[in-house]
Amino acid sequence: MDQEKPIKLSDISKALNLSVSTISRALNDSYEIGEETKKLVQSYALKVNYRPNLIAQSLKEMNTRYIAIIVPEIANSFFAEIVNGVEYEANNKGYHVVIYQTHDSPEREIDNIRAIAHRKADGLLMSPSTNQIQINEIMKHLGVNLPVVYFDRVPSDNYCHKVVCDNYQAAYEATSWLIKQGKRKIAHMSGPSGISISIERQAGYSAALLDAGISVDPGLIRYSKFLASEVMENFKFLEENYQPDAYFASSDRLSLYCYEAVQLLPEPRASKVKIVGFTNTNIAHLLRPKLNAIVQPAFEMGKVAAEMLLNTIAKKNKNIEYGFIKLPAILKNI
Amino acid sequence: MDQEKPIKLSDISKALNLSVSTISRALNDSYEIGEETKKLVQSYALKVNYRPNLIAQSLKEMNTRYIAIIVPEIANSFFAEIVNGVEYEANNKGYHVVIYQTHDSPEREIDNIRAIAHRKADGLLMSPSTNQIQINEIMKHLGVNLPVVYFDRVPSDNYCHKVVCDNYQAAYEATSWLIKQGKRKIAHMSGPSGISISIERQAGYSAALLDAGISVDPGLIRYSKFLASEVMENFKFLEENYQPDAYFASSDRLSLYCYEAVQLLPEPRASKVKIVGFTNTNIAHLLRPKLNAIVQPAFEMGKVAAEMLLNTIAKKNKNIEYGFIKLPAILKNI
DNA sequence: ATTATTTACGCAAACGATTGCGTTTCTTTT
DNA sequence: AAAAGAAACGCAATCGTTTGCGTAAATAAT
Repeated sequence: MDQEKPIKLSDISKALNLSVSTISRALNDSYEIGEETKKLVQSYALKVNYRPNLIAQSLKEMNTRYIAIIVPEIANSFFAEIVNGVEYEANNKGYHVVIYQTHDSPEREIDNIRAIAHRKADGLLMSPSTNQIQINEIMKHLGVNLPVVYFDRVPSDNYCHKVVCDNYQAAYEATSWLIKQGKRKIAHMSGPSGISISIERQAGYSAALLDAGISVDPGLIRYSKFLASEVMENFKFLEENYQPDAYFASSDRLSLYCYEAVQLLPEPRASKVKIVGFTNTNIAHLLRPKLNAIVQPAFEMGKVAAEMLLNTIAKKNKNIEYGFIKLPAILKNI
Repeated sequence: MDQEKPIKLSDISKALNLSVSTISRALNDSYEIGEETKKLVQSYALKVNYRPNLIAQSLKEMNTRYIAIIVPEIANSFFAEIVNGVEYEANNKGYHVVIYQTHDSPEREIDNIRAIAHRKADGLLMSPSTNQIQINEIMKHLGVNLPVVYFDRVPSDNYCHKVVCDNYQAAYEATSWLIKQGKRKIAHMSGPSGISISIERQAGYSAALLDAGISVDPGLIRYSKFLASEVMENFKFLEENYQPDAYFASSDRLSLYCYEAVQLLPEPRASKVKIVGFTNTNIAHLLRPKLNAIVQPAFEMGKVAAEMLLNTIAKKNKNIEYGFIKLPAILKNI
């Protein structure tokens, strides 16, 4: 049906006995071209199904209409939903999304950033793994000079674009709920110390305790990477030394590991221990006992972050005013 | 630290008083360039951190070193693992992976294919949604002229590259296991009729029944799209008309919907009804009661499919011998 | 010593699109 | 009627690389 080789401007040029520049301008609806000529060219282009070569356009305009996003794992519903939000917004504006995974390796993160810059994506969305304070420096050092929007885990300084959910509020609510259930010895399974989400969620947790007249026991707060093994170790430690009557887990994976650990406890303790976590897992509702969890507005976060990025790309370094958007998260499954 | 504008060949050319072509050849280690010149150029390029402009290379060589993959949803562990396998293989060979989602919409599938061709990806991996018999025709009609490898759901003809798991065998084993548990009235929740996975899995199901001396009742076989609503309807129908003592669900999502439906049954029936499905969900082990399921070698499938695709890309239309790879799947959680 | 061959490099044309500027023709102004 | 302006189009450079071909100098062959 269609031609073997894609049609280019010069093909149309020859067929219509017009110069290549006229064809180009006619298709771009330039004022320099007469109306009849435009009609002629445009209808012919339509007839032969002309599509501009995007690579050539990229070379000329020095952009790719690709935006990149770096996530730990797409097999994580939270990040998958973020990606969906990004995709939704980007596709609406003619951009495509390239997903990069770090699998929680900082080396891969660096490699990805480097590759993204090399491939000349027009912008980058990321949730930096560690060293968040230095991430901006790292980017500079890598010679990365693209618009960046951070989401979820974000740097602490204000010279960058950020999209997060209200971690403090969510953690406060979750902890308060546990307290309302009569729990007082509430352990906190936190992510790595030093990253934004850990800090904010811990602050919400502590505030809820204090507001309820419960003192914060630092021994009940345990940090771990997003690894089952580390969570299990911390869990074991807490069970042996504290026997908490509830757990508040600070992220999607931590919640599931923690949930699993609780299920493995002997009865009657297993059913006594309450647990609240974060999760966007789409089959969370199938779990028995229920996993009470904070659900983040992941799709919305991705959408908003993409909007922010595309706006920044559009104004091309002019008017660099950094944005910071915080979305509410809700406690579900209760 | 690094320069504002990226270094290009002409910059090196000026700095070293050599022609651009010499620089290019020296960096590409051409035999036409003297050893000392090569050393000079290469060390200088290293010093100024030269990186070739990939867009320019793309334009010249008419390739992008991007491969595309179309999946229904990345928020589905099965597809996420496939993507991981693809990514692993592709990155090892200098390719990047662009993921496109259809969200089960055939229109989006077409749009994606068109966009991928337009963006000039070097190859495409896909699991066509419907109309598999015509998918090759559709691709031709769209003027798509890229190497394609199909996985999971595949066209029936042999003039294409295909990677699947042994659906027949897996379904046979799953059904046999149910029979071994004493079940005889086994319903089959199938995907849409007409697509390869439905056909093969149903064949395995039927064969297992017949081999056990159980006749196949067509009324026990229900087809549905991958929608909770359709599965629920079929489930209701079966419960009202047949009261099966077991369910065999034919895909990841169907399994979870079916599992959910069974859990909603009143006792004691809920605990009587056995269910076997397909799933690659990473938290399947948290479900109580257990979800007995076939786990597909998704990562491996993706890896193999990517290998196949990259090989095809490498030999550029020469030697088109189509491959068909079938990997074993295993029954887990029993 | 003359011719043939190799070595090592430069020139310029691609790849496909965009765009500043020049040129022609036609219309308008004074 | 002469000058000025506008309208409609073409030429050629450009984006950054790659590569066929030409050419000078150096080496080898006769």
